[in-house]
Amino acid sequence: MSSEQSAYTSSQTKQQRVLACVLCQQRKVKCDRNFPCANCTKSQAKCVPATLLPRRRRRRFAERELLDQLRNYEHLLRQHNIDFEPLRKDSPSTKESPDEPQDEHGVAEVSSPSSNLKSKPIPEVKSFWHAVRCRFGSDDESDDYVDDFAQTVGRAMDKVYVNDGSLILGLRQIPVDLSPLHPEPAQILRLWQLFVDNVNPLLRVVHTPTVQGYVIEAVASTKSMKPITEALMFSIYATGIFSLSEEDCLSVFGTQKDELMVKYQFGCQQALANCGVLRTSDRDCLTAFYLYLISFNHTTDPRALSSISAIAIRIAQRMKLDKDSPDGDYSVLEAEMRRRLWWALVLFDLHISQVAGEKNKTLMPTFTCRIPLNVNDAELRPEMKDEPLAHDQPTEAIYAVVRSAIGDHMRHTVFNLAYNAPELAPFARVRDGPSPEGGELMELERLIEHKYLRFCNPENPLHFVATWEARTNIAKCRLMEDYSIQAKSSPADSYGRLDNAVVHSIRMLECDTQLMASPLIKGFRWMLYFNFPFPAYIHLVKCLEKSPRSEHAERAWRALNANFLAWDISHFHKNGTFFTQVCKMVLGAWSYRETALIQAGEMIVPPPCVGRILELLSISQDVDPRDGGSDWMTDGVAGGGGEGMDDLYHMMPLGFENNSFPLGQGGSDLYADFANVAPVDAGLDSNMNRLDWAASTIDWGVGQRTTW
DNA sequence: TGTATCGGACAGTCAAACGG
DNA sequence: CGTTTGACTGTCCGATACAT
Repeated sequence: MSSEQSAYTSSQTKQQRVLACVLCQQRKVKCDRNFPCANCTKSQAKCVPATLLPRRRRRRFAERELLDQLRNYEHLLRQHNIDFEPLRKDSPSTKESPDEPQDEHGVAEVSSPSSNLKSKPIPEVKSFWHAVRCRFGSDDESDDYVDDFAQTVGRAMDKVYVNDGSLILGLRQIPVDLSPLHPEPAQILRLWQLFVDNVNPLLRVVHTPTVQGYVIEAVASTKSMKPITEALMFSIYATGIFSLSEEDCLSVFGTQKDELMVKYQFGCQQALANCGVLRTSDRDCLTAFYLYLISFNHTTDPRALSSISAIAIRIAQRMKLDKDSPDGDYSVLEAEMRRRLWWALVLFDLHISQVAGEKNKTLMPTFTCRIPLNVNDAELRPEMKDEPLAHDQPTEAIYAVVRSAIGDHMRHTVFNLAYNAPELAPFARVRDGPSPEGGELMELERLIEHKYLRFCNPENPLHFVATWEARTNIAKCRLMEDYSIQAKSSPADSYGRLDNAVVHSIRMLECDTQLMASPLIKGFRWMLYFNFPFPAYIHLVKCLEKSPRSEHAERAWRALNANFLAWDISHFHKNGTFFTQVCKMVLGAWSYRETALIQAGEMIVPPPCVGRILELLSISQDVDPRDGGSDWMTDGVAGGGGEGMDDLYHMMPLGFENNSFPLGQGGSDLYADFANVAPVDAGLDSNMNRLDWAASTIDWGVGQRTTW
């Protein structure tokens, strides 16, 4: 075509295609492609050369939808014994789905089921309203009668049920004006910067370029803020403060951290109630709820937090965050942020349920949301039509991507399902051939190291934390896997595996020490405090008690010592119970070694951590009234091989004094200041926080209760 | 009569599907 | 891995509407 040919400066160089100017395109008239062109010159308009639009992804499988429909009708005809000429003569009724596995159009495909699972896929019923439309005649998208009705029902629910928030966010009659709770404009910017520096690099649930706009609005005025924006802002304030140490908070804001936390958490809670978080379909609203929960992590009983986290997961499922939506349902930016939020929620839920000692039913092979893309926020723009290419090199999202990749692998492993959902074992990703030494996680380790970590710069704080936390987590997984294998084998078989678990525990501590001892991670400590390597401590202490002079004892003690000192566990002194128990565990193991060394006539040189523990314990005895006096050494846990500890839910690193706050009933005087209500007697909760290990037992035999 | 608007035919491009 | 298919983008003719 001549006009098309003229659109190129040369027929040989297609790259240099010259498009008609914007005005001519708009007017649908021939453009001479001089700039300014004749048309623009004539009409004295500004001649703007047009640019080529990025090509949209082609819609896939359109004909397959028709085939599916045809098969469905053929199936109905067969069911009713009606003669017909089938689409394919060679496809008898026994083989109705020759194209298995089916794609997302009409047939639910469970993500990566095992190859040995040959059950027939079940057609997905998208929703009741969709089913109604299918049944009563029209699959036509333009049949909006049913859709209208569905929306009407939704709107009616909005009007009828006005008090949804009171379920967990406290009873109240009127929305509270929250503008007095916002910080000063300068502090808003400071909190935003803290969030951007310390929180978002790890969570990546906030698209910085977009939310920056909200922040600027908030700086201008906090009076007429939309409820969802307000909730998001308060969640940003709360997590920003949460990421600071108490000393830094005091020096930067001139106020105690606890005081600011309670203030912004209360603001966030009220704002969430204002925007009806329990019935929301808004991603920003759920993001605010997630950040709100994050801000409670250190101070709330994990069992309570686990229940609330389940609510967030349910909201996310209602919003279909767990499904990777087909192209076109959401913009590229929105789809990516939905993926990031889903994975953040899943990993938070996993963490909380592990700490609470519960089985986790979220990190399962049954959801289809893929992991976030390894891209920078600036590469995700609202107007984008095509997904940006994921980088090989680390980006701003590296930490979130690596964690999600580990989670994605984990959810398909046999040992994860054995721990959490044995009934889903057929969906494990079983590889062919015998399992090599290292089990299901060798592949994961190779993938993570090769695909993500090898490009990380150890001097970049985000890369550093992504690298060493990934390695710590993989070591933890391998320890868990080892326990899972051990649980299935006889005691005689499992004895030889003891060394594997020791190796994984030592590796876990060594990687964790790399993290905790580094000055690079200062801004990210808040996140790392979530992950005290307690399983490794328990395993090593137990092994060191049984074999105080074994082959690995020296290395284990070096690892324990370095990790204990790196954590500077006295930091948690005010949450004394946990701290005391960890100290007593280590001390107990040392006493076994001391005795063994004396019997062997060897010289005794206690590791520095033992001296530090004795020093800390002597200080703590007068200070911490909550220490129930349970003795690791004398209560039968250390010495009594067979006894077990059923309740490992108390293995959290920090105290939980404020555990009812997320439910809208503050346990603090500070809450009363803001809410103008009488505080609940905090004393009621104090017993909940006791780490009464004396009454606990640990089942070392099979380990099925030791979920971490 | 001149000018602007816009439906729609047509051509080119290229990702997905196909087939050997 | 080359070929085919067809969804998508870009071009601009010509019918029509509207202003002068």
